[in-house]
Amino acid sequence: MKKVITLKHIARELEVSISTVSKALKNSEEISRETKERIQAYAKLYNYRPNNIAVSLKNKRTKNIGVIVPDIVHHFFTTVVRGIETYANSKGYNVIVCLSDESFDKEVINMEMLANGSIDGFIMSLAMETQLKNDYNHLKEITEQGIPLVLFDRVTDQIECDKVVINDREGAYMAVKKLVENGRKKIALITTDNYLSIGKERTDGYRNALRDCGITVNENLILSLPQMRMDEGAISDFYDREEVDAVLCVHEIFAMYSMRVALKKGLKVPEDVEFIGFTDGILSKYAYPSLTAIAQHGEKMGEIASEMLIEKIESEKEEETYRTEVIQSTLVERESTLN
Amino acid sequence: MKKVITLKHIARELEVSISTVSKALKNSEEISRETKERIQAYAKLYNYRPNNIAVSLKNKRTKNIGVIVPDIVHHFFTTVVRGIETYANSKGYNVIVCLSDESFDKEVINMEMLANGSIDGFIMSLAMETQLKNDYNHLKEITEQGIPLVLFDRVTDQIECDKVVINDREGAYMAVKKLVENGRKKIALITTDNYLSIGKERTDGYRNALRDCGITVNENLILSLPQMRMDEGAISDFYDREEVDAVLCVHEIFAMYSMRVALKKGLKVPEDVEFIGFTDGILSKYAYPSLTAIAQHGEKMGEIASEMLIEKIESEKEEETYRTEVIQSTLVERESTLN
DNA sequence: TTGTACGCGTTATCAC
DNA sequence: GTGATAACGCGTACAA
Repeated sequence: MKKVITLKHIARELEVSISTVSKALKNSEEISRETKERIQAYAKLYNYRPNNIAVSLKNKRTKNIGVIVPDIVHHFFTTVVRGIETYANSKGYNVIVCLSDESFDKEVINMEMLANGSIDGFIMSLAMETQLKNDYNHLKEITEQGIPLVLFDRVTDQIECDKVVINDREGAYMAVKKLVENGRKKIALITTDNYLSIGKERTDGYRNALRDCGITVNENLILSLPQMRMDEGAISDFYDREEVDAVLCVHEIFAMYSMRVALKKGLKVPEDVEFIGFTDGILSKYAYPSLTAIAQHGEKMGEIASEMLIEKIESEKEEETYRTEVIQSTLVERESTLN
Repeated sequence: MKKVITLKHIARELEVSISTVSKALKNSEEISRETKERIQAYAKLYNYRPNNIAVSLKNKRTKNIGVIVPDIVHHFFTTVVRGIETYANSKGYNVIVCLSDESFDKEVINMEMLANGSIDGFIMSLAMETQLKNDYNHLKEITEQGIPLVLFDRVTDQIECDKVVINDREGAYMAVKKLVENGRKKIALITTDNYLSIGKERTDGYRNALRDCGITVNENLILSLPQMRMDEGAISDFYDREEVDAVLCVHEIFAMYSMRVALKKGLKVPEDVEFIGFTDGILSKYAYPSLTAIAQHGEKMGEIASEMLIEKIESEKEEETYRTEVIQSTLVERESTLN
C-alpha cells in the first residue's frame, strides 16, 4: 500500500520546511536551484499531488459544479449533462450530478447537500413538482448567498439568474408549417397536460402556424394525454373519431405510439399520415420508419449553460446582470414525413 | 446578499469560543442548556450549515464518489449511473460523474483529477481504448493508494478489486434457446469485433446454445459488423446471401437495423423472422414491432456497485478480499418473437 | 460548563 | 534562500 504523500512528509524527509517545499514545487524564484531540484525529484518519485480538499478550503474554490436534473434516463437531459461535462472538464471543472426525480423535496435536499461548500455553482432544470408547487425559496437562498446559478429548459420567471431555453414555440411552428407545405390539412397535436410551460409553448406554436397558414384550429384535433401511462386505446379511438393526415407530438414516445397505432390500422407512413415528434432522440433516429423530429440540441444547451456558469464563477466583479440564451430548435427530416 | 455564516462568526457575535459553538450545535452534554439554546437559535436564524470542505479535510472523508464511464448518452450506462446515484444519495453520498469518451487519456486525467482527495472511492467501466491498450497502471495506482474501486461491466482480470458484471453468455444462451424452442433453425448472430470481452461472451453463449440444441454452428450465419457505422447494405446483402429465420443482435441498435431491413424486404416479424437484441433500452421498448430483449439490469448493477463501494469505504478494516457480483440477465419478451 | 490548543494540507506573508 | 506563522473552517482532547 503506497502512502499518499503530503508537503509535510517531503519536508520532514528532506529536512527543509514545509513552505520551502511548497515554493520549490511551484518553481518559485526564491528557492535555490539545487534545493528545487532535490525537492522536485523527490516529489516526482513519490508521485506527490496537492490535496484538492485542502486547496479548496484555502482558496474557497472547489472547481466542482453541481448539476441537478429531474431524470438522467431521459435522453434530452442526458445530452445536456454531456454538454455540461464536456465544457466544464475542458476548463478543469468536475461535475457533480444529482437527480431530483421530479420531486421537490429531493431537489431541495440535493441543493442543500451541495451548497455548503461542495460546489462553485449550480446548473439545473426544475423538477415537475417544484414547478407545480411554484416554490422557489431554495433557489432564492442560493442566489442570495452569491452562488451562481444557471437554469435550463425548465426555468422560472421568479428567479433572477442566467437561463438557457429552447424556442419551443418556434419549433412547433416550423413543424406545422412543414406539414402544411406538404399539403396536409388535418394536422393533429398530441400533447400532455402535465408538460407545464413547455407543453403550452408547443401548443401555441402549433396554433399560430395553423392560423398563419389560414387553417382554423380544430380543437378536436388536439389530444391531451396523461403524462405517464401510454395507452394505445386512447390514440386508436382518437383516430377512429377524427380524420387526420398528420400528427405533431410533444415528445418522441408519443410519436412512436401514435405512429404504431396508425401502422396497425394499415395506414402508410408518410403517404397517408405524416409524423413529427419533439426531442430528437434515439427513438426518432432508429425507428422504422424513422421520425422527423424537432431537435432540441441538448448538448449545445449544456455547453452554453456550462460556459455561462463558469464565466460567472470566474468573473470577480459582482455584476447583477443576467442573460437568457435562446437555442433555436431545428427540424431534422426523416422518413415519417414526405421529401 | 446573505453572508454565509461560520462557527467563528457565531462565536464572535455571541461572545463565546468557537469550540463552545461547535459543541452546542452538536447538542453536547458539556454545554449548559441556556448557552445551547442561545447558540442554536442564532445558528438557525442565520441558517448556519457546516462547510463540507472543512469537514472533509478534517475527517478525510468527502462523501463523494467518483464515477467514470465511457459515455453517458448510452442508455445502459445511464441506467447504471442512475442506480449508483440513487443508492449513494440514500447513504448521503454525492456522485461526481466523469466521461472518458472511450479515451484512455481522458480516463487517466479524470482519475487523477478526482483521486487527490475529491472522492472516497471510484466506480468505473473501462474505456474501449483502455481495454485495447491493456494498460491499467492508473487503476493500479489508485488501488495501491488504498482508494476503493469497483469495476462494472467492462472489467479486467488484471486489477484486483470488487466487480459487478452481467452474465452475458447466459443471456445469449437463453435467447437462442428460446428461438430454438420457437422452432427456429437458421439463427443468425449479428455482432461486432470491437466489442471485446463482451462480444466474445455473447458469441460463446450463442454457440453453446446451438450446440446444446443439436444444431451445428454455421459460421456464415455470424455477421460481424464494424462498431460505429451502420450500413443497411451489409445487412441486406447478408439476408440475400443466407437464409435466416431468427436473428440475435449484440445490441439494440443492430437489432433495429436488422429488423428494419427485414421489414423492407417484406418479411413479417415475428412470423418469418424473429429478433432478439441485447440491452433492453428505450428502442426495444418503443419500437414497432417492439423488441424482445436481453435485459442487462443496469440500474440494479449500479445499485450493487454503489453498495459494494460504500461498504468498502465505510469498513475500517483493511481486508483485501474482493468479490465479483454476477447479475443475471433476463429475457424480456415482446412482439419480435412468437408467444 | 467553557475555553485553549492543535491538526487536517495548503498557501501567502513576513521575518531572518 | 529559507523558515516560521497565520489562515481557510471544523472538531476534539485536554486544560481551566
